[in-house]
Parts: sequence; C-alpha cells; structure tokens
Amino acid sequence: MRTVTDEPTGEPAGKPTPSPYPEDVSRFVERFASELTDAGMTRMSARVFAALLASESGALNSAELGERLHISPAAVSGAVRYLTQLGLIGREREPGSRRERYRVHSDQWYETYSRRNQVLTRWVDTMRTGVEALGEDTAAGQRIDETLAFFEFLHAESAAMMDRWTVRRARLREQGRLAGGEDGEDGGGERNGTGPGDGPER
Amino acid sequence: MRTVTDEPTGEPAGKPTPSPYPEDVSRFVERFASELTDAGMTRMSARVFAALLASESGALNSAELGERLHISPAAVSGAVRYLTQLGLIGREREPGSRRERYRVHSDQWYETYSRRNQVLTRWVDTMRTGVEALGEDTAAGQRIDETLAFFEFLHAESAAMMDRWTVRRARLREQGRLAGGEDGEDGGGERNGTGPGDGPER
DNA sequence: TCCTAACTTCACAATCTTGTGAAACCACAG
DNA sequence: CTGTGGTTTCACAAGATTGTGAAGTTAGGA
Repeated sequence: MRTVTDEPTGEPAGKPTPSPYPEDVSRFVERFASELTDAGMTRMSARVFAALLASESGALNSAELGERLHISPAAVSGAVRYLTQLGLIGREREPGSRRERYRVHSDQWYETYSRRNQVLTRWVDTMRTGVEALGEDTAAGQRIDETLAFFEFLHAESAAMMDRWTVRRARLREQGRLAGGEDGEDGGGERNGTGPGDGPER
Repeated sequence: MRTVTDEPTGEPAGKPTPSPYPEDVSRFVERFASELTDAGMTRMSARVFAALLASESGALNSAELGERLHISPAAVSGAVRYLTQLGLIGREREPGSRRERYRVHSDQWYETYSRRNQVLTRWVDTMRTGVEALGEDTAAGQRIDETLAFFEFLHAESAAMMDRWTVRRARLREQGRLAGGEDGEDGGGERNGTGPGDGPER
C-alpha cells in the first residue's frame, strides 16, 4: 500500500535525486538492508545505510531519509547515531542551513572489515584463557588451541589481504575500471556472471 | 594426557554427575559463549557449543550439558537443533544406551568460514541488482559497483586463503605443533603478540 | 508386547527490542 | 534576544525472543 509516500515536492533548491524515488531502487535498498540485518545490523541502521549508499550524492539529510524509508525523525536519529559510532557514516552541516547531512564513508567496507579483525583478536584472547584453564595437555585444550591457531591465521591473512585491496583499489581507480571493471588474477577472479533477474527475492 | 573432571562416561542411570566442573573452565565457556552471542549466535546455542568445545572428549549428552549450563532439556534440544542445522555439531548414538551425544565437528570453523563466503555471493548478487537499478552511469551506481568489486575481491581471496589453511593445518598437525605451536610466515605471518591487554570483559 | 528413559514439541510467562509521538533541546537567522 | 527549523531524548505500546514446565513421542530392552 504505497500511497503517496511521496512528499510535498515543494522542496526548495534542487535535490540531486528525484523525490519519489524509483521502485527498483527502493527494492534494492530494502533487499540489501534485509541482508545486512540478517548479518546482525539493526534494521533501521541497515535501511538508512542502504539508502545512503543508493543515493546519488551519497549523502542525505534526516527529512529525505524519513521520506524515503517512511520512518520517523526519531528513528533516523537513532540509526544515525549507531552508524556514526560504527564509523560507517559521517555527518556534515549544510552551510547556511541548520540541517545535517549524513554521508557514507568511502572506505566503509574496508573499515568494517578491519574492525572485524579486531574482534578476532578478542576471540583469540579469550581462547588463550581457555587453553590455560583446560591445560595444553588435555584434548579439550588442544582442540581450543587449534581453533586459536585458525583465528590467528585468519587474522594475519586478513591483514595482508586488506593491504592487497588498497593497492588493487588504487589501481582500479586510476584505470577507471571500478565501474563495471573486470579483473583477472589474484586467486582466480571468478565473476559470478548471472542475471540478477532471477534474484531470490529476499 | 591429563584428564579433567569430565566424562561420567557410562553412567546412563539417574545419578546426575555432581561434578560441577572447574571454575575457570566454566568462566571460559561463558565468556566465549557471550562473544559468540555478540557475533550473532543464539545464546543457548553459543553456550552449548562452547561447552562442547571445552569438554574433554568433544562430545556431551543432553544431561551433561543441562548440568554444566544449568538449562532445561528443552533448551538443550533447541540449541542442538540449531547447531545441527548450522552444521557446527553432529549427533551420535551411544551404543547400548538411548542417549544421544552431541559432538563438535572438527572442521567447524573452516566450514563456518566457508559458509560466510556463500553469504558474500548473495550480497554480490544483490548489489548487481542495485547497479542495474541505478545505472552504471550514476554516482550511486558506481559507488555500489565499487562495493561489489570489494566483495568479489574478498570472495576470491577468502577461497584462496582457506586452501592455504587446509595445507597449513595439515602441516601443523603432522608436526604436532597445533597444541601451543609457534609459527611465523605465510602471508605476512604476524603473531599478534598479545591481545589488547585491556581485555574488555564485556 | 509393554515399560520407560530420553528427546522433542507446545503453550506461555518473563524479558528484550523496536519505533513512535511528543516534549525538550539547540543553534542560528533576524 | 527571540522565534523557529531541525535534531535528540524520553516513556511507552506493540512485537519479538527466550527458556521453561509439562505433555507428547519414539525407540531400546525385557
């Protein structure tokens, strides 16, 4: 029942994006948000984040978000606070206005991934106490030590991997290949080429 | 190989083992479980999983779990069903008894990580629809395409990484170094000397 | 076949979690 | 200063979750 969700278009000063925004874009936003939610992010935060990601300029103010997602200013506020803490978005003041704009950070994913790495070290830490509590000479202790080894491995590898990414991204960017770019090498680039058309709808 | 107060083995009859297991082991179990919970796993499942991981034989039956964790059979049942679906544990029948034992799979983490990789492909799929909806020639489309590129990169790298792990694990095992083993190399091997000393006790 | 230990399902009460309206705040234009 | 657009805080209602006791099933053993 999407009635006129569509706002009082009397908005002064052109907005980059057409107000009643496209059906399929909205679908994408909701679908991606739901996947982020599945992965553990709060629903509102996920929706806000996805909306920003899909916005033309990469930044929207509270009103625009509320309008696109049909949520209250309070909800936007909460989501934004969360995302800011995570460092996924930043806030900026529109000069000459009291409005604030929320912008997706360009390095969002990189940052996020790095953070996940920190979680790894916490886990490793915990597992060390486990090995200690159980004793290295017990089966349980060894089992946990193996897990520990795996996580340490992951940690080291991930770090190296991210370095490779920054290099790669730089290269892709200067070649202007990021938009639809192709690749080849590095672990067998496998582009899952398939029509999204059949997309498993959520 | 020392044996901890564990294994009431072969004790099908009523008497629940009064062996409240070691304080520090319990602490480890609860701490690790809570971290798993933070990462998204159901609390009961996390506790059951951690308990199994910390058990001498790597397998416990319902009664033992209920006793160690102070939870009802119903809770055990639910947690076990969940973990089984995830493929993190397996069930086996104790011969000559009606009891079932739940065992942590040895390759749990490897499996889990692989699964995460599958999620990546789903995300990539979603983002393709996003690029399509927005158009490759829009700023938003390009932004999402960059994210897409990152995830494809991650996907490929992760796969290669896991291959490396299986090789490494084999080597570690045959060298018997997995229990407390030391290492250094392989992808910028960096042994995180010490956890963030501050150990945020949650 | 019947008995019964052991696991599973069910309905529910206790908790958490969410998103909202409304009031409180804040900072800036006038 | 003061009025006002814009954001944040608060208390709460509507929903989810969760874990439990108790009833229901299933299958080994006599």
